[in-house]
Amino acid sequence: MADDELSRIFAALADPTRRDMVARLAVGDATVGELADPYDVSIQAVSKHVKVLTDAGLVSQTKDAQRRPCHLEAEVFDLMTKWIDRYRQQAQERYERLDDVLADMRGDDLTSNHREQGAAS
Amino acid sequence: MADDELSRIFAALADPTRRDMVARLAVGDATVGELADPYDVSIQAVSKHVKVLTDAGLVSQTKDAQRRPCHLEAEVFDLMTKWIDRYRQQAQERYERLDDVLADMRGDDLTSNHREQGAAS
DNA sequence: ACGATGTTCAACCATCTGGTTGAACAAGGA
DNA sequence: TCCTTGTTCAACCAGATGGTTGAACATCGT
Repeated sequence: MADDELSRIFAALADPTRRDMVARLAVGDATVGELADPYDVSIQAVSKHVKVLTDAGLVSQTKDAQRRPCHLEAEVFDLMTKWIDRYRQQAQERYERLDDVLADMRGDDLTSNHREQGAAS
Repeated sequence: MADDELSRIFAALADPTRRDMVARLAVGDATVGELADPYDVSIQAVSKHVKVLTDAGLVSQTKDAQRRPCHLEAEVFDLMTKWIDRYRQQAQERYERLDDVLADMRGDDLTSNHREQGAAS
């Protein structure tokens, strides 16, 4: 995987177990052991997942005796959201421009339904 | 990688080359060859990247003679955005509740700066 | 001081990924 | 019809990933 921040964030969330852990942490902080509880993988595996999340900046860990409570750093989501919105909006605008062009080309008689080709959502 | 849709989308965008290609496609549709142009990897490698993007539903391909123009399916971004926003908001709300609790505990004399522990952003 | 608890480190393994090259295939142009 | 163009398929390779187990480490409780 590439080592830039955005790549680390996307990669971290590309795993359902880790997304699950993020969902769990959105409810409240939790220790590694608590996070591990619902899953039948080893604690070490969960510890690795936490490491991936912290390396991506999505989670921070503090010290509480032997425990290492995990805290969700929701601000990092913004980086992703900004990236996504930028290109979505860009595509959207291009789309509307295309609509205009098509409308101009044929005199506004259709309700711009030029999206009937492949694998749409 | 897990094979659910969200995982495929996140994984697809975890690669900077593919994010780049999405950025390119936000400007306008492009053939595989056109997409490949800026990079010094083989056409086949780019073709694979396109496959990853289409498998994730982010891109659709149509036929134009030998060409396979790629089109950005911006709507799929919504799935991601919804997921992100849900947990960000959840974390945010928990946060505000915590602020309230702390404020109650000590009589509203502080401007709720209880986030001074670990690896903050 | 000592055992129990919570977490991480290290080594290992199977599988996935992103790249390569060479071949196949489909459609246009001479 | 034959060559060229655009793309994909297949096999292969190096490196990353997610899992395992066993050991190490730090801190609490007795």
